[in-house]
Amino acid sequence: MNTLSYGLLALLARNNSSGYDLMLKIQPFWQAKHSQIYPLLSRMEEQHLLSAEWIQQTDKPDKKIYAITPLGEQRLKEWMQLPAGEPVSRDELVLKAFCLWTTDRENAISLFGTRSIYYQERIHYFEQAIHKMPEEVRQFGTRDFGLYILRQKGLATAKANLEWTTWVIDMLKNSTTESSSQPQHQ
Amino acid sequence: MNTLSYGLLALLARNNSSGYDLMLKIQPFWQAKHSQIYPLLSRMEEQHLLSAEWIQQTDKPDKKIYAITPLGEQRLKEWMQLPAGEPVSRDELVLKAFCLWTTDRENAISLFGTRSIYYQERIHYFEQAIHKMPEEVRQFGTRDFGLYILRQKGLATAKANLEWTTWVIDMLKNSTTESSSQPQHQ
DNA sequence: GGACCCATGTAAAGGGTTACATGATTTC
DNA sequence: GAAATCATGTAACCCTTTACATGGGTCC
Repeated sequence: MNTLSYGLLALLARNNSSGYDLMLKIQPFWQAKHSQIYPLLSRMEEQHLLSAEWIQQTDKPDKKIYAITPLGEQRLKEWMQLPAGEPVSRDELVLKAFCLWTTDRENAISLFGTRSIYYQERIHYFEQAIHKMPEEVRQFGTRDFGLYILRQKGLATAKANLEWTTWVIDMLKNSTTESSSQPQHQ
Repeated sequence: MNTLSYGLLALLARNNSSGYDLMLKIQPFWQAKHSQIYPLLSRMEEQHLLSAEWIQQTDKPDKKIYAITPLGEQRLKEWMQLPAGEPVSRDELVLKAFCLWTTDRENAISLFGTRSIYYQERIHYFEQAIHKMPEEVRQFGTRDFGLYILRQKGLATAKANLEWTTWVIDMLKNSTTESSSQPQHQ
């Protein structure tokens, strides 16, 4: 049982879903391809953590709907008592920054400009997603409270990072003149 | 040539280092174990991207100091022209949040409390690291400008996330009373 | 005496991505 | 006519972690 398995269990504890659905739901928070999710779900079914049912569809391909079993719920509860591991982040731009001094200003601006657009899109996505949630989920105990705080986390992180890219681009643009600047946090 | 290889090249373009040093330097920005770094460096040496020299030491074990070759510098420049891939983050706490409603308030507070300490430690680390840097590095073109902006990124992200954990814990503590709250960003 | 730091490496196992494979319906 | 969406799966490869392996010096 790896971490992704528990994530799938956690999503299935909220709603029965197909593998395809799970892939889409988990995307904004944990990158995983369908080729990783489908075999995992099969194995979890074999281990009786999940039950499955094929649903016939006429206009779309048939789909396999998974549901969490009592055993699955038990394992999930045990996992929830364990402290969470430290977050891992891998960002190519971070490694490129290590040798930013070897490249020209134009290229540097282009690298951070592209990333800036990425953060703007993420902000837009999370703002929309939060906007569509009903008021009730803002209270602990509701089924979607977790999703609500995760979207707030995604939004806050994207905003902080967008501010950072803006600050960097500003420094890069002013790098020939004698101006100096400090990051404008808060 | 994978992304980590370029990261090692980028660090070596700044300073000749041993594998052990590289492991420590890259840690705060890209998690990689020595068992991954040592074989990578060997392969890069075979491909003539790096040159190496053994340094005898009396009180400590001998070490192998790597330096980037002209071919390595060329590859690094080519890579710098390519746009950076999207960042990937994997955080177990995020998956636990999906099923926060299945656990009790105490356990939820403990999960976010532990994470809160993690962010506080990161803030402290980055603040110290930035404090120790000379003023000159705050200008594009200096060799350590990249490291400076990365530390500012790490600091900004950790601060935003600490604020988020504080906000969540506050909501969790007030979850039995009728109070409601909104995230206090900015 | 035990734990930690320095320093390098290999081997095995597990996690994750890319590519292969199929096929109907809808949208531009 | 091409691309995207829905929907599932397998195989090969690469990336990453964990464990094995060694050994002196320092700190408590």
